Amino acid sequence: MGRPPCCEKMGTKKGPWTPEEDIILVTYIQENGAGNWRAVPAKTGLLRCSKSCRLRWTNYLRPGIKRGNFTENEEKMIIHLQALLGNRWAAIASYLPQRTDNDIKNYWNTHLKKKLKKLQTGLEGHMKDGYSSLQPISKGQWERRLQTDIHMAKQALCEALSMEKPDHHVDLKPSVSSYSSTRSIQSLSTYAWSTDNVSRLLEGWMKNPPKRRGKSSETNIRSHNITTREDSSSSEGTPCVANNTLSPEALESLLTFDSSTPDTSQSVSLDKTGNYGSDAVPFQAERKPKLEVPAPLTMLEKWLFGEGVGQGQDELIDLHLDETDVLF
DNA sequence: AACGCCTACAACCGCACCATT
DNA sequence: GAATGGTGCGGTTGTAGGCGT
Repeated sequence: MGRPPCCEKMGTKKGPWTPEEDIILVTYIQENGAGNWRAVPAKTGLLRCSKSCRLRWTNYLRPGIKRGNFTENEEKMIIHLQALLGNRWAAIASYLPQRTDNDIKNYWNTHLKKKLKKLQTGLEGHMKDGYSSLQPISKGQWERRLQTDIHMAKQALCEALSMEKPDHHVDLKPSVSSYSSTRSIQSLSTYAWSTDNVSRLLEGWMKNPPKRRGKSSETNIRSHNITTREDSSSSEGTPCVANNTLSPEALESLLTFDSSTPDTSQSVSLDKTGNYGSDAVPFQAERKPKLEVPAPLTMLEKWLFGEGVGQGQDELIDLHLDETDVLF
């Protein structure tokens, strides 16, 4: 049941968007609202396919998006969320209001990957003095590492949210802490970009025609649509710990991870596809329904903030934090 | 100044899912 | 239930701009 590519029509323009095209698109959306993208090229006269229009809007033109200049907290969150969720950029983006998945993905690929690789190399070199880094990491070690990373993710999220909350009441609404209870309102508030925003945007263009890499703003629509796919085929798509340092042994360890670990009060299990079990991590059941209320987020929220971390982990956490601090 | 290489990121592509008919 | 349209998502590519020689 294949479907033809949306851009099969001859005459559709590709490549960078011009300011004029942007204005046309924004003006149209201002008048008609976002959605029904197929109608956009026809109604606006843009020589762009519907998909291109949608992407341009969601990744670039939407108001309220922060671009570039990732803060340390954001970096930490991305690193930890990536470790937890894999390359589910949309899911990660949902925890970073104002950031688009594309932005995060790019940042990961261009900055963080390298940074972590460097760190990893550095650590390996360091470890060679003592324990050999080539020595396979035992199952127990990985289990502890996973616990540690989970805790760190919680910490990073707490930090980030507590830092940003006071200043960004509106923008942060999609954040986990307030997500579930007020979702319907949030959904409207984020999607419903205001006339003011668009006017500002247009003003910006008039005064300052954006360069190709110009900064504009948009909000993170996808914060409200957590529809991650667990079938991401890339190797990096599997949840991994400590940034792609997952060895086959470690993977196996994760896959067989259960509550047998004596020092864990909460069981974290992974199914055979590398997904966390439903009792611990929320993204297991997310494939199916594209829920109005993104249960996974709420569950993750609970999980991140609520259920206690096993006792006796503090020393592990400290240990790991030291390790991670090299990064920042 | 000219050239080539590298980096960052906007945009594209293809696939998957969901809703509607 | 099948076909189709619309949209979301992640991976990849193209290219502008920066930098070194």
